[in-house]
This record gives sequence, structure tokens and C-alpha cells, in this order.
Amino acid sequence: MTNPKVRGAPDALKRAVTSIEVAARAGVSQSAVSRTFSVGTSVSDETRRKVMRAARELSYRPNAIARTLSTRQSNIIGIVLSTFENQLYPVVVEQLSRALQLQGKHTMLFLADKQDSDSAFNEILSYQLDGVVIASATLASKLAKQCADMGIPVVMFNRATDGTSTDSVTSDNRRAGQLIGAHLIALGHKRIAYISGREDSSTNRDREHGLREALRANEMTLFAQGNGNYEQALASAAAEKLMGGRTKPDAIVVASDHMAFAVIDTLRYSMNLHVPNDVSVVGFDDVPQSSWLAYQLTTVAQSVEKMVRATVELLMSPAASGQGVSRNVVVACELVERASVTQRTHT
Amino acid sequence: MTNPKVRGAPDALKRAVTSIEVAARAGVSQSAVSRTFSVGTSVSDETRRKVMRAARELSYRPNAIARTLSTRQSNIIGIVLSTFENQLYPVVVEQLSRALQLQGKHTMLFLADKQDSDSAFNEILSYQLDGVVIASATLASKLAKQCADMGIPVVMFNRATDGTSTDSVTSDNRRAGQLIGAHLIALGHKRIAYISGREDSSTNRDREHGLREALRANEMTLFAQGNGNYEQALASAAAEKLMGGRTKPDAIVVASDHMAFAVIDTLRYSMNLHVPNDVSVVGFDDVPQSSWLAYQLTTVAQSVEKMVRATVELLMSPAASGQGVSRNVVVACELVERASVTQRTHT
DNA sequence: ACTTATTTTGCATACGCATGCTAAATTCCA
DNA sequence: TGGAATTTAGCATGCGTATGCAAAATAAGT
Repeated sequence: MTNPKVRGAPDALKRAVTSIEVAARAGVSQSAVSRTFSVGTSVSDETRRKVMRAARELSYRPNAIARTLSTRQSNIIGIVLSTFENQLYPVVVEQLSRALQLQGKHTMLFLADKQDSDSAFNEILSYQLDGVVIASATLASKLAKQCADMGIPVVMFNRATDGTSTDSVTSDNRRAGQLIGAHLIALGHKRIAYISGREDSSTNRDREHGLREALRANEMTLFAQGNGNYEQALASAAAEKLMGGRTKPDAIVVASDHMAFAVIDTLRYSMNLHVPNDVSVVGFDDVPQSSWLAYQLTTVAQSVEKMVRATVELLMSPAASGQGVSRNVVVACELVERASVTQRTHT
Repeated sequence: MTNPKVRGAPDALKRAVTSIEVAARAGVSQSAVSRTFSVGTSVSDETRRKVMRAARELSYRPNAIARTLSTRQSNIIGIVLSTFENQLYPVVVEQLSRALQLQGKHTMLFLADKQDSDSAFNEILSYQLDGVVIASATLASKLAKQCADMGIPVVMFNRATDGTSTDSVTSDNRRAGQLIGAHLIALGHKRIAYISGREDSSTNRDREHGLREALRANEMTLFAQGNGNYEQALASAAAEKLMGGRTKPDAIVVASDHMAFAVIDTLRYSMNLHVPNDVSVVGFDDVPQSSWLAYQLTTVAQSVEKMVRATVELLMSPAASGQGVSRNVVVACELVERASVTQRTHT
């Protein structure tokens, strides 16, 4: 009933040219063709020439699927994430895909669904992925384990491995928190508040930890705290609450730029406050929008470039997913000073 | 030299369970296993039960690669795009991936490179993609043709097919331009300027066309024009130029929200102008940021949801990539009024 | 109960490429 | 120039699943 193929009619899916046809035309064996298109194999110059010629004439293209079946190497890397909402992720995926393409790898995208978790997993494992990058908070560890069991290299991107022995790439988030704390203090801030991300996220924990350390080193403590859960609406609400009390913070540290934008907007347009004159705001990540004139957000830059490079290296190196020892790359951060923070005169 | 496999040592890549092993355990033939895991095949209840049991015990999972080789159906859809810069594309890719996942399809991402064009193409065609969505301006028609030659369904997303007979999904951009023109005129704008996107883009052409039609219908013409080429820097420069002359526009229509943000920022923070009091600004697309308080951008919403649905339908329907006739779905747009436009008192 | 129609099962093979092994061709060395 | 060392070509088989065909088993019909 569905898709009735008319016998004899020109079929939509043209049968692709195979190595056998090329071999016939070139007057060599199929193996010769295969070897011509594989790296690190020995073929005489003449044979190669003949094969290439025939291949060109027939516009032959090796079938990656068949090759995968034979070599157990798909050249496909899976990227798992939950949403592109935070602008960091489009950047990451773009750069990661580009880097992988340069290595002859391809990118398969999995949008993790909150509910329907397993279905995607099954699919992932059905394709002989060469590796998986997990940039999704949800269900990360479960998926990581499954992949590890199958012997598929896994890299946790931007999230530390909690207990499980999985390779990971993160920024030096604790240092990032310290940098921000020290910076705000140096500029004379006395009442520093923090709006957190998901409380179960290692990234958020480390950032907060670093911030607190910097405060403690100056005999200060966090003035106030709210939870944004990495969601803009919650961050806005938290900001309103923080600025709604009697004594207000003079600086708000937000666990991600993405939330920081919402915070700034709320301060400016809902509460009629001036950033940074009434309150300084800083974020984490340095996504593209942070440098937009509307925000000019002081933040700590994650070097996506370095993180991507490290990720690719982990994926490609044979030691990936050995037993027990996991490699955890921590990439340096850098404070980016912009106009959302200002000097406070001591009062 | 590279990756020397120690014979007998526990190998990293665990050999996956095959249908043959399941068959053995279940006491049936391999075909029975295969049929159990294929839809629309006849297996007795008892056999199915036995197979499922054995499969569960061995945690068997059909090998998608082998299945692809056999059926010539990979269940993989390629998405080609040039960059995630414009926030519309993260949204599109996320929704498209989700929609495809619901259909049991998977998403392979190709970041089109300006220079190195062909390499990606070859790769695309090597995997037996079930379909390709092209959301990249560059080289679109060339790639579309290659895919069509191979009998791979192609859908051009958000760009009309120029001459080539390829299926496409676009918004009703001309109508969008009309809507904006009429809206601005109704609010009393007299000097309407346009900052264009890439001049070779059908989307840009249609939007401009619609805008001009609305003006003409009111016996007006475009007051001024600049070219933004879909790049923020150029859009900013164009805005500065437009507002730098003696007589200034009272409204600027920008060919994409993404550029409109840069325009607004430049007006506000470089030129000290007020939006919308000094000049109204409108965009196209309605990306997430457009509703942020900082911008409150009046724009025409592309219904990504509808476009995605149409795209999936085109991809899945057998008629895709027939000969000659191409299907061009045009999705309705909707004006979204926000605060970047204001009533003009007639002067 | 016996034939006929229908469903279920297994066998065998194809999908397109990679690769171990052996035979053939070439190069090297004396 | 003859034989050993080395390179290259081809043969045959495997990768894991799907499926046409025919045999076997079951259901239906009279």
C-alpha cells in the first residue's frame, strides 16, 4: 500500500556505483579499488591511476555504510544535548562539528528529551558511533555508563564526572569564580550576591565555590543568594527578590551569561535600576551576546576553542574509555572586563 | 604502529551481540530474530516472545549500520547550514531534530565551509542519507542538484528554489514585508528605510518586495536603503549611515531580527538615539531574543513549528524528488507588535 | 477426514567494502 | 643473470541484517 514501486519505471533511488563496477571498468580486482580508496595501503601507481580514472568516469564514491560495517568504524560522533537555549551551545556545536569534520568525522545530533529518555539511547547505540560527547545535564551519567559498557569513548563536555570514570572537559570554573570575586572586591564591592544555576550541576557548584573562596580570602561572605536554575524566568525573579529588600547588593554574580541577560533586563526595564551604577552584574561563559552594546557584560570567558580541541583529542586518542582511569581536562578561563561592572566608592 | 591491538587482551571495542547469537539462544533462526525486530513482518506470538526474551537477556540491539546496508535506508537526515550565528538556526535545528527523532530519524549535521565545499558534499553522499535539509545559502543549488541526481530527497529550508526543481519550505516573506509596511504606515510613518540581507537571498528579496508593495499601495516609496548582508557589523554601519544624514528615516525595517539587534544597539549606544521615539525599528523572524525586554522588537514571526512540520512531511513523502515538479510550501507569517515601533504624530 | 488456503519458519543469498592470505610480479643484491 | 627479498594483485571470506523463495506447520473449508 505504501510506496508502491512501479516495476520497470525509473526508480527514485538510483543504485549507487559500487567498487565492483569500478574494478571492472579499470580492469582490476575489487580489492584494488578498495585499497586505492583506503589510506595506508599499498597499491602501485599505475593501478591507482587506472582506478581513479574509472572512478571519476563513473563518479564512484565509497559507501560509508558498507565501510563501517566492515571496519566497525563509522566516523560518526554523537553529540547529546538538551537544548540550544543557552547561546553557548550553538557555538559549541558549531565549533565541534567543524573540528570533527576536519578530522573526517561527522556529527550526529541527539536532542535529549526529558521524558522519553531511553529511546534516544537505543538509537545511539545502534549506530556504531565512534564516540559520544555529552553536553546535556539530564541523564548524562546513565548514558555515559551505557556507552562505556559498549566500549564507546565518551566525553562529558562542560560538566564534571560525578563519580563515574568518564573523560571530561571543563573550564576551570572554580578559578573563574575566584577571578570574579577578586575583581568585584578590588573594585570596592561590599555586598555581593549570587544567582545560581542548577544546583546539581558541577559547573554551578564550582563557580559558586570559587566565588566564596575569593570572598573568604577577603573576610567577606556572600551577601545574598537566589536560584536561577539556568532559566531566564527564574533568574529574573531571583533578581527582583534580591533587589527588593531593604539593603540591596551592590553586585550580582549570575551563574551564566544567558541568565545574566535576563537579570540585566529585569533590573533595567522592570525595576528601573541602572546597571552598573545601581548594581554591577557579571556572568559566566562569554557568549556572543555578552559583547553586544546592550549588555556589555563583564564575564569569565570559557575558551570554547580550547575545550573543543581537548574534546576532539580525547575522542580520537585510543586510550579513551579504558578501564578505571579517566582523563579530566580543565581549560583555563579568562576574565573579560566590560561595562556591566563599575568601581564602587567606599561608603 | 598506530593502535597496536594486544591479542587476547580485553579489547576496548566490545563485539556487539548479533541476531545470530540471539537466534541461537532463543532456539530459532536468524531470520526469526530479524523479523521480530522489523515492523510489518509476520512472526508468531510464541516466536516473538522467545526472541524478545533472549534479546533482553543478551541486551541485543539491532545494528543500524547493517540494516542500512541491507535496506538502503539509513534513517539519517542531513542538515546543512553555514552558521548558528543567527539565533533562528539553533531554534530550527533543535525543533527539526526533535521532530525527526519522533519519526525515528536521526540528524547528521554539516557545517558548510565557505572554501572547502566539495569535501562535505562527498561525505554527505557517502552515507546513505534518507534526505537532506539545506538551510545554508552558500552552494545550496549545487548540492541540491547532486543529491537529486542520487535520488536523495532534498528540502530547501527558508530559501526558495531558484530555477532548480527542488522542494522548498519558506515563510510567506512577501506578505511579511507587506504586513510590516502597512503596519508602519498605519502608525503614521512617512520615511521608511530598509536594511537588506544578502542581496542574492530569496528571503531578502521577497521581504523587500513586499515592503515596497505596501508602500506603493500608499503612494510612498522607500525613503532610503542600506545593505546589511545578514551581518551585524554591516547592519550597524548601514544604520549609522541612514541616521547620519540631514533628513532621517522615522522607521528602519531590517531584513532579520539578528541584524535588527545590532541596529538598535548602535542607535541607542553609539548614536544616543531613542528607539522607538526617534526612530522605529522592525525586524523579521521573531527569534527568542526579540521578546527580551532590552529589545521588545516588533517583527514578523516565522512559524518555525509549521515550517518544521512541512519539512518533515516533504522528506517523508515518497513523491519527494520526483522529476520536474517541485513542491513549494509557503507558511503563513504573523505580525508581532512590540515596543520598538511607536505611533508617529503627523508633522 | 481430506483438500485447499494461509501463516510461519528456515535456508540461502545479497548489501558494498575491507583484509588475511597466497600467488604473481617486481626489485635487489651479488 | 640467478635467486632471495620485497612489493603488489587477486581470491575468498567476513561484517550483521533483510528478504525472496520453498518447505513446514497450522487454519479453514467442505
